[in-house]
Amino acid sequence: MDVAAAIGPRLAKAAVAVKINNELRDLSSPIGESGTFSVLTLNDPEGLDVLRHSAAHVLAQAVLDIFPSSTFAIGPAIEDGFYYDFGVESPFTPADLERVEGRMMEIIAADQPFERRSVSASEALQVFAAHPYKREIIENVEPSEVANAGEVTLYRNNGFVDLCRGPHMPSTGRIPAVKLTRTSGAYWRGDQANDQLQRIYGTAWPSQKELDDYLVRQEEAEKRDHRRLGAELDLFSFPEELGSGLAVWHPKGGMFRKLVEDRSRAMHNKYGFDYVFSPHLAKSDLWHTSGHLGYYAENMYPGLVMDNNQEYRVKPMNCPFHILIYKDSGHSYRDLPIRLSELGACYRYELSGAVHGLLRARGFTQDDSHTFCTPEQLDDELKMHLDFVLTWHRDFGFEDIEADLSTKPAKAPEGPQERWEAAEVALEKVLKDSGIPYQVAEGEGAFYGPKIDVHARDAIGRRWQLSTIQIDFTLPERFELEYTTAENKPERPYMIHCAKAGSLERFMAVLVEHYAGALPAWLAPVQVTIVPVADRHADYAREIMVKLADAGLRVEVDESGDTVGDKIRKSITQKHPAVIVVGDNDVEEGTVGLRLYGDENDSRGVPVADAITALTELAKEPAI
RNA sequence: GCCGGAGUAGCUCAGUGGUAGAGCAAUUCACUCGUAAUGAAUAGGCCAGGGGUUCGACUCCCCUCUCCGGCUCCA
Repeated sequence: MDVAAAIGPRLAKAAVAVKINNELRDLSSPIGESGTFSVLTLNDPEGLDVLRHSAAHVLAQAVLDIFPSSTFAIGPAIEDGFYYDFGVESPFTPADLERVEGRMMEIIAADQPFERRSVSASEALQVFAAHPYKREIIENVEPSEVANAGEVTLYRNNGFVDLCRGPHMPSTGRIPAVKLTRTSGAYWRGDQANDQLQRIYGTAWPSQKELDDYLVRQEEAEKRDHRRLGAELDLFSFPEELGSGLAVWHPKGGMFRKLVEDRSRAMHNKYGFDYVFSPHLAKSDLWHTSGHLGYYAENMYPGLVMDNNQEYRVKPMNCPFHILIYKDSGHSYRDLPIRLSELGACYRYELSGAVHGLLRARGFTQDDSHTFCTPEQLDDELKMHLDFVLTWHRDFGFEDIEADLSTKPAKAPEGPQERWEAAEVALEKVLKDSGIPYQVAEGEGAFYGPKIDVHARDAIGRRWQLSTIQIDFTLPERFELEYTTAENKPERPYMIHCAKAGSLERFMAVLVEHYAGALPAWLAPVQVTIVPVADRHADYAREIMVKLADAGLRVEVDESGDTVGDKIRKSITQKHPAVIVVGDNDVEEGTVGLRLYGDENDSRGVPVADAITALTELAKEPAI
């Protein structure tokens, strides 16, 4: 008996695939004797993947129909959609995309059934004689990946055959809503050394409405793009004259940045860090000792050759400088932990195609710290670091926080084995104790040590990697860092790298996107706009401004000749948290009109003292 | 770096082998106004930069820079 028969026609209509003994299978699969099964619909994430993967097949089918000489590679479901990679003579144009989408619609309308067939690898190689990428996949199939060793599965619909593990929806007509979104180049198997293929991306949803909603969400995301808001709110810009990935901060953005920096310093102080400062460049010898010129050179700016042929490099990281501060004197175990922090400007030569606003810039500022401690202090130090990081994000309004624990990589880890183990145990313990959700990324650690990466979800559900807490076995070794134990023996300290925001610029970009530009009042460059109704109210407006400024608020008076409505509009489009309007009545009564961002209702005749109380409350910074 | 797309006024964009337009912003004048755009006038451009083709290039071709979407990268 197959699943469709078992569940009856009504359920079968909504079903797209089935899980038999916890394995994803086609709806037409036989259940078997002892089979337990559950039906997947488009409401299940896995069911949605089946839809998207099926849509990817239809995409490949359409492309091969229109471009018979093209070869096809792989086409998986991804977040929100799917893609398929093709080998074609010339890249797809937007017009091609329309044609392909049109052909897909015809295939969907034809409601072609997907038929599954299991064949021997040698037969499959013949089927895909003209498709080298498919052949390569067949030749590399691990016996453990298929039910019957030596066999692979094919899916056929109306003459189009694809190599695929499945499952698929019963037929092409079951795809409710699909749209092709963009094209791009992509390397075969993701390797730059391989052929470059042409990728087509698409999105598919259980209904047209959900597709439309998705497109609206994309537009929303575009509207909160920090590059756009940064220009609209006059926070920063990227003058072409500076070069790619290099920003300047305008006065409004400068105030925002100062507020973030001030908080960073205050928080580091609270958590027991000392402030240090280091230069932007150093002799290349330093970077040889640190190993950066060995492992990281391609991300560093080229050398500057100075007097006596001495070469200097701009710093991509702050670590070696902090190490030299540690090394400047001998240390007793009594001195430890030593915690050095710096808002350090770093420069990394990111690939030109990778630069992306402030999220991936070539010049940026790390809220960096390096902690040197004894093995006995490791647990407490990690606990403190994680607490700092979590508090930092929560204060800025990120509630949804999770972490990855990256453990020892398989290839070439450096440092003593027992310290790796101890460190991983300690990192996992602090994660457990913190109560935040975390995943273990096995083998994802750097060669120099394990780490915790902390991610926050923003207001529209995107996940940003922000903080990192990394243990480093390599640098203390390379710089021969030591302290003297109670037994008067030299011992190597543990070293903990930690960035809380990550890069300040990137963090601020994420804040801008999270809040869609309407920053919380304590971070807003201008907190209150005062609007005099007519020129004769300007003196009173200035009086109010002085009072608000004395109360610690950041205030502007709009004395332009514009109408009240226009001034209000400008304040709102600049996303200022509050507007105060003052007219004849207010001058007489000693009151103001108050309107808060996001609230169309205004309060009139508010006594000045009450307005100040309300606004200072609104603008209150989270306690440190 | 690679694949594709793009660069016209501060911003958003139109335009075309015969040397450039709109809206917003700016400036000036008038208006003095009570919660999302008062009106008029003015000014503003080496059409990203550099080479070529052409009688003539913003337009066609090549190179460079910058941006956008991906890939890649993120010791």
